[in-house]
Amino acid sequence: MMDREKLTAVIAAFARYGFRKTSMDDVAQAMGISRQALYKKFPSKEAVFRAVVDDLIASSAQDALAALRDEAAPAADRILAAFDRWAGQYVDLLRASPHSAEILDIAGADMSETSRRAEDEIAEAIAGLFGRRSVRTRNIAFALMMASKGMLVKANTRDEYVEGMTRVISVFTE
Amino acid sequence: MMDREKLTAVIAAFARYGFRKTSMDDVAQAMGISRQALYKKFPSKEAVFRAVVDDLIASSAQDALAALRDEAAPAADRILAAFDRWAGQYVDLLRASPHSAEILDIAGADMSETSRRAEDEIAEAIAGLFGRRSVRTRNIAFALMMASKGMLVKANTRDEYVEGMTRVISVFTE
DNA sequence: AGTTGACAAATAAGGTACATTTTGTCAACT
DNA sequence: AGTTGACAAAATGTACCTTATTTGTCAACT
Repeated sequence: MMDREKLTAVIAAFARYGFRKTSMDDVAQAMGISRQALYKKFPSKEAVFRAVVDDLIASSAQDALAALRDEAAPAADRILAAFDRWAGQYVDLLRASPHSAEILDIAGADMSETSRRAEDEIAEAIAGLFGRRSVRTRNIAFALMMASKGMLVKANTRDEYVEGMTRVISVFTE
Repeated sequence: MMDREKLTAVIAAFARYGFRKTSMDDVAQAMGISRQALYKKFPSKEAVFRAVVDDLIASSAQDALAALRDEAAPAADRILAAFDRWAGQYVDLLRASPHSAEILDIAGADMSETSRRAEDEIAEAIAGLFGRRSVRTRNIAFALMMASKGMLVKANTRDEYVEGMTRVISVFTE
């Protein structure tokens, strides 16, 4: 695992130039090491990218799960915070980058495993907030996950994403 | 408005080769007329594409609204049928085409107006199925629309889309 | 409301050659 | 666990030329 600082620096590089135009030298500089040292950690650019996306997904999922566990807050707030950490925080980044399509394409192709597992964990945790595990509570969580995916497509800003998710979540918590 | 037969033929051409590689000659042939006659109907390739997507969205929306009006069926079935006509039927087509990204990009950029209005109409009709117009019924409809968008991203086949939407709709109708 | 044939201008495709960048892997060194 | 410098091979970029295709618009015709 990479530490947060390096992780965001590398992500920023990929977001700035896209995957193809980001050289291993750019990545190495972003991580503050030499190119050759980078090759001692990762066998190829794809591997670096995979690891970075993997780390990012994992840490976002952890943040989301932590938000869901915060028993001081009302359920609606916990769920909203979880979705914001899981997906919302990337809306602005993706919309700002002209390479978002390329990034999502590569990330989506490779990351299905880590991402799917994280999604499942989050869905289970959300289902737990609505009562005992059951087909119904799982379907509610599923509906929320799909609505989040939809908002990710629709929203142009993080604020729009949060606004939309607030509407969706209100249906289940009011 | 184009008749259904020509409409699907033109759509098939665009889906097959993508927008860029589809020539006005291809389109004319798909419509069964000459290239020059096509220029008498539309000033440019963009205009043809816009009109085709426009027609397709409009006719899908009409089908969806018709499904929602079918009072013989239970609410869940009506909603599911509406979403299948609105979006589901295109899942296989889009997944099969290597040009789906290009198509969606151009369609999405130009069609926001027609598409938005159709979405609003469908959302209003769905909200009506859940009771009197209110913030809550509109939010339910909104949640369903967003979940549909999410499923459109997630699903690899029309069946998967229908399966997912069945789960989501069940939450609101059971 | 459509056809055909013709046309200039623009756009795209294909090929070839050369310069530059990037990759992945050395070895020697701190 | 890292550095630097060096290296061949591969991939990319650029510039140019040539040929083909496509566009958008004629006019004359059914």
